Amino acid sequence: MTETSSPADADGPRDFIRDIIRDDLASGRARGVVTRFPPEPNGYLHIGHAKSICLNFGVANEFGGRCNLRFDDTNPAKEEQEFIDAIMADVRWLGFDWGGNLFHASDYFEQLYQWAEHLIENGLAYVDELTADEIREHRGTLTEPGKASPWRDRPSGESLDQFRRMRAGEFADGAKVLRAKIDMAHGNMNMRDPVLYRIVRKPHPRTGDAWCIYPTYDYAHGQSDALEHVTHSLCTLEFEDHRPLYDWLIEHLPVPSRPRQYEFARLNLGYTVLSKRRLTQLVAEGHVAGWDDPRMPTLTGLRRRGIPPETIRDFVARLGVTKQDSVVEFSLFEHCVREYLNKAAERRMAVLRPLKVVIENWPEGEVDELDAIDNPEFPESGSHKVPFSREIYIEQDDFMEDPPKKFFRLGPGREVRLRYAYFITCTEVVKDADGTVVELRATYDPATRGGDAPDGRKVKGTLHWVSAAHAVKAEVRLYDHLFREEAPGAGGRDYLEDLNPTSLEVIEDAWLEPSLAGWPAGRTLQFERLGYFCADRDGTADMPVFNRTMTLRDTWAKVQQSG
RNA sequence: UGGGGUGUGGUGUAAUUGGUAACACGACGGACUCUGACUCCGUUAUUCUAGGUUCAAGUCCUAGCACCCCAGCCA
Repeated sequence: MTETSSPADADGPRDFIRDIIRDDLASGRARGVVTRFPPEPNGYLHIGHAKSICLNFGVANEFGGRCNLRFDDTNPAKEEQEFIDAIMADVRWLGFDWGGNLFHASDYFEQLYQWAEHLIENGLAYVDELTADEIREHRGTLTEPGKASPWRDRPSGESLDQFRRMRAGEFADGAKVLRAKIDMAHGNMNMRDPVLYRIVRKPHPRTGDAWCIYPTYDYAHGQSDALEHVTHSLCTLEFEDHRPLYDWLIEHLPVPSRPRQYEFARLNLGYTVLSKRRLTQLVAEGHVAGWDDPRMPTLTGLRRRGIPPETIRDFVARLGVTKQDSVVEFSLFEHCVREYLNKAAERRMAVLRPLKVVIENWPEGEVDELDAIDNPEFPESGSHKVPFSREIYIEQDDFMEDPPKKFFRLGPGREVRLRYAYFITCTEVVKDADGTVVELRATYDPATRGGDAPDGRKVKGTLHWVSAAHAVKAEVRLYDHLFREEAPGAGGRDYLEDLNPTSLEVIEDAWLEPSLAGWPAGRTLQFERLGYFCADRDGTADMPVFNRTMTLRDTWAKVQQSG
């Protein structure tokens, strides 16, 4: 955790959570701030989790407290070491450090067990021998009260004995559970004698086969918070009606501290899904290449896509923290990415759909080395050389044989600038038998070297290009939204029906300017006029692979669409 | 009359706690431009509804309405 200046006020973020903390500190209800980020290791972290991570770690930093990373590993049926490792890597990548404060709910299994016995001894919990179905039937409905289990009032000594035998492994999975004894007629379903322990014979990633009974989330979470002296336990809205149970347990157990739970709205993002169930399904059924598929909203996917962690933090900061259900427009995320990358990303040139142009008045075999600025946002920061020769590639989109009035690019007889190079004029259009344009002939103006005409002549268009003889061939993967609907699955549809069939387009023969050979993975750059890209780990020395992180804003595309 | 939440522009948030709706994104229009990018300048709201209190209501009161969550031995 990084040391921060003064206890948050003034410039820091403001929201209802921070207001509460400020009040708690001022009133002395809390002497410091301890939060926790409590992932269940049954999947990968996604951008929704980033909101929680930034909130929990952010708040702790701002108020000079600490934030624990705690794995909520209470269900070995679903949890795996792979996820534990990935989650830690992702939190670090996002830019947060839990220092030595790494915990697991499983660290507390023994204490939790002892406290369960305490509840039994005090007549506040009992071992129920109803089946899962019977328990459901007894629970009642939203509008009707539940019925007591026949085991509800059995002597605590009997429950204690049963519970110990559950631990000892005498019963089959699901045969019995430990339930809190609260109120079967409660309006809040969570208070109708919730299950505290169940029998699950599955090896646990951390405790192995030491246990065959495992605490439920409801039982483990608050007590873990208390053991860690968490002051503010921040979670999402769906846990709001678990709070009475959270408080009930804290009240009836000899816990060392009294944490409080506060709920905020989870993040929903347009054109994507952020539920673990769905993300897991996308991976399991092969709709994407894996958890780190660049189309996934997972942190590992975003990283592979070339999204810098700074942009995720910035994005989350702009969201605010409230209790309102909302769906954030994807464009806000795009804006954050572009704003950051515009400043941070170096520029290079690459041609995705090549159209050859032969500069007829350029001497055969001659090469010019031109200076290209690394990043025009900071012209002083450096430049690199780009070779120019007689045959170059430009983008097919940058030529039209019969251009409309608003088209600024190349056309028969038109003059344009080749970025950082020369003005060229198209003199001839070469077509194949089908009439498709296969090559252009052009002349260049030697006086325009570097891209300016000494006579003050202006051109409306500037094109990116690459020298055919020097270009490096590459595969480029163009990613688009994974879903074509802003709200996948809206209106009762299966969300899978909204999968975007063109979310990935692979270009196998793109041409890159030579300085891109060996470009390191993990350093996002801009292909001029096309967008931001990053090298993918699938690339080889012979065939680099680049992922499109994000396009540039494209007002020309809009002009075209609107006719 | 099951319980718990939430309603401010297309979107996400703000409003010194009753003082005349602010910021950002988007959209639209324009300027600039060696990236149709960036940047810059405009335009974009009768605060869910209906009553009420008040000199003054997004903020207070009353009654409605809409939407979200909950009936896992998931978290």
